Amino acid sequence: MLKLTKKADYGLMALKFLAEHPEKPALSAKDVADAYGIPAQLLAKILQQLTKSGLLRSQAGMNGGYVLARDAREISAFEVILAIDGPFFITSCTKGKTGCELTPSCTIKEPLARVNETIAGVLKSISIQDLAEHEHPAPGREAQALVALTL
Amino acid sequence: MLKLTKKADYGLMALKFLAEHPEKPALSAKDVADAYGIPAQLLAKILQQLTKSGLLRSQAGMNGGYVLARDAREISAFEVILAIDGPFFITSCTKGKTGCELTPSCTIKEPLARVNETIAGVLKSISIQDLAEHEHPAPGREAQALVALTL
DNA sequence: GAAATTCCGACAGATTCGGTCGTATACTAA
DNA sequence: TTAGTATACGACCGAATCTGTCGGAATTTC
Repeated sequence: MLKLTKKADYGLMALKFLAEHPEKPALSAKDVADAYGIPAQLLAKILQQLTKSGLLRSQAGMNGGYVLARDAREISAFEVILAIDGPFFITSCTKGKTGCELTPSCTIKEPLARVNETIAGVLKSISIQDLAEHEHPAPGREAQALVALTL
Repeated sequence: MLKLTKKADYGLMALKFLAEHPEKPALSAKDVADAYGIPAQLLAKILQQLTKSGLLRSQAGMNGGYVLARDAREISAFEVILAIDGPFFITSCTKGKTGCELTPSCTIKEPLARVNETIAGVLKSISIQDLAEHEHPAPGREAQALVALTL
């Protein structure tokens, strides 16, 4: 399947939304949820995870909410996905360095691990800022990433 | 999560195994399943899917089994995964060209669609042959793919 | 103190995944 | 022509995961 969970999607959307509203001191989970039609309580939990992972700073109480912990340029999509969905591996059998548990089975693992790194590299090269900018038709200034995959 | 299903893993392993035994006229699902300790009936269904998708040719009856429909060099990991897991998209909201159903919500979709294409490109650049070769420590002759991602 | 808000765990419904079973069909060889 | 081997296919089930909800506790502001 190779797809993001909705949670990760929501998380990326939320961070993007925060990046687009730097003037606000903080936005509550409800603010963001309403803006996108996301279930508020679910988004709340997601934002809490992002906070625990250090991508957001939170403030309880009235007029509280969340702010990006760093500049939007310094937060990668990779970090967001990692914080929400946990470490991901393309193969179902990447148990540390010990290799696959199935006999010598998963000889496939090695080449695919490279693929995994490549994908991670791509995601690391995308910042929240990139997502936010793309809203406006975006002028010529575009990012370009070149990723090498060696088999 | 962004990971392959076990089925896709099994499928890749099986194709790799077939590629490694070109001398055999055909290998049965059981042969492959036994070689890797994969549930035979499950693998059988996977191989059937791959056959329907045109990646394998099957032969019923004694000494029957499966053979690669094309040269191992001409079958990409992408095709295998596609045949088994169906079309995959990194975002949960890629409904054809009409975009996301959630309001203007998924503005995130566009940049991630590029990521999706990049990943697809990487997977397309890997052939079953590449997987099979890597078994042997592999001499200097290695493939290298360069993938560009433009935001 | 009241309201807004983050924080946190538990839980339920839906979906997907991994795997099994049973049966029908096709081919080969004796 | 018959027995054995193999693919083909659909139904089903248990387990895991995902999505979302509920309830309550802690924190801050007014």
